[in-house]
Amino acid sequence: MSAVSPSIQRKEREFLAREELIITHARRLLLEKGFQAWNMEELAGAVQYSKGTLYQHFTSKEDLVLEVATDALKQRADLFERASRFQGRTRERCRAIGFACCEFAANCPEYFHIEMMLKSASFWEKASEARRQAHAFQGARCWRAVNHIIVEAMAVGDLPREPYSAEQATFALVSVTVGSHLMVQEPHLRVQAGITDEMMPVRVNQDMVCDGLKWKPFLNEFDYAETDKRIVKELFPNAVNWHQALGG
Amino acid sequence: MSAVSPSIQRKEREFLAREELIITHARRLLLEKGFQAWNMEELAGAVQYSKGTLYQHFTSKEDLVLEVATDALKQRADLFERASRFQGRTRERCRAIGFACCEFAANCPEYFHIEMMLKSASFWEKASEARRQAHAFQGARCWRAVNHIIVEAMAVGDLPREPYSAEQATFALVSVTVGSHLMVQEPHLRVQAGITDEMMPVRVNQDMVCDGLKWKPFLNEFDYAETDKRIVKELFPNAVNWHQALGG
DNA sequence: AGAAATATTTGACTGACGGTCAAAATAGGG
DNA sequence: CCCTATTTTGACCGTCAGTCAAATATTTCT
Repeated sequence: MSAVSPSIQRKEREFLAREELIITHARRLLLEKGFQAWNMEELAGAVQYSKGTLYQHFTSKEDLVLEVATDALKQRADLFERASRFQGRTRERCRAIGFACCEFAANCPEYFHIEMMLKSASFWEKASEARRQAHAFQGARCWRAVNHIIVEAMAVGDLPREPYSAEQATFALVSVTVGSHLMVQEPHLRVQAGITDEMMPVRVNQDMVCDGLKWKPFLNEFDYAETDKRIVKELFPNAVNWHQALGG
Repeated sequence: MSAVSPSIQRKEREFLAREELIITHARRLLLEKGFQAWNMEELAGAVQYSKGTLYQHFTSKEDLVLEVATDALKQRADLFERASRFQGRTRERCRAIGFACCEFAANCPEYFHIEMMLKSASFWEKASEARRQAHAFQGARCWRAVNHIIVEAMAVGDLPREPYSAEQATFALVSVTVGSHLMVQEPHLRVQAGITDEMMPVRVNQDMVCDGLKWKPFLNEFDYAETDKRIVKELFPNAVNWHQALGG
């Protein structure tokens, strides 16, 4: 192994630092303006580099936005994995993931909007292969965190193996979560459903699915309020947005 | 009241016919290519009119696509309302809506993709006020169809009023349905969850939520297979895509 | 029927933007 | 300090949504 010249190392560092800078500003623009209402020239101005330099880091505007999405998804996966190690019965740990999910949504408000764009094929096509794979990888981590708890719940007998398979159960939880996050963003529906807190419905709907799966202990036979307090205290001591959730 | 000149009437007819033609071709292009991979010139060529003429009908490309989405949403609302008149217990009628939802997804495969675009603010902004309202109206019809059944279920005692309000219950059903439709489209997740039939998971997840809501009769205490046969026979006699759903 | 008035259609044009690349600027090595 | 390699730049290109003045068609009037 030959030593790498220090100037090469420095360049590498600078390159990575610049990439971070670009991503940070892109995230801000996405949050403030969505996808259309800014262009690469504007971003170049914000980071004090020229357009051409941006394209040394990202193959397209879409590639850059996918990177922002994947960064957020990684945070989500990190939170999920931390939550899945919560001490308690399997359904309590599932609940911890529910909180993690809401914590994430509060931290990364831009995420769900971007994820919507990713559903369109043309977006995906314009991104680089490396970034596509990175995104799939972080998505798989999230899936696995939920799936592991469900498999364990079945193993210890908290969750019946019939009539739903572990995969069906995981799919249901993921679906209701994503669907709830989406619907809660819809101003129309918020009015119709009388929603004020954005996070409550997500966890409420997860509860319904868990009860529907016959995941023990059921909502009405266990003091989940106590669990919730523990989750917040142990997993999210610094978060400030759980007052309503805990009825406090 | 003065009589309207026949030539005016004819013009009106021709105008509407042309609008239909444009919408039909736009729908085809959306289905074949998504949103980006075609332009207004191409559409103009397809309908044998010039670009300028298209803009007499629609204020923007987005406005046109919103019209396509709303047409589909109207079909959805029609199916929902028809399904909600199914004869049976409240939960059976809810189930009929589940089938209507899948029938719709089969008929309008382009719909969910377009609906994703509608989540981005810039899209809404470019559409005309009239079409925005039309979309909201059809959306409200769908919501109401579900909500009415739930309100009635609570009135007749099939569905407890506690701990979930009628609005919460409606919101949960809508969320799980949309979420499931979305997730089922994700190739990754289809593999991970081992999904072959695209419609089954949607209805399965609705079942979980209904059970979670304690909507009687529960899945395991009633012969819903019989209900399903009746739903298909009475509501969708011409549909061909229910073999798997009925285990036949 | 023919001319004038009115309505409709058209497609060249504009502006905006994503992406490219040859030239300019900078850094590195001797 | 100069020569070479690397990096940065921004003018330029192609594309496309949307506009509008001119061309064309239709209706009305005499």
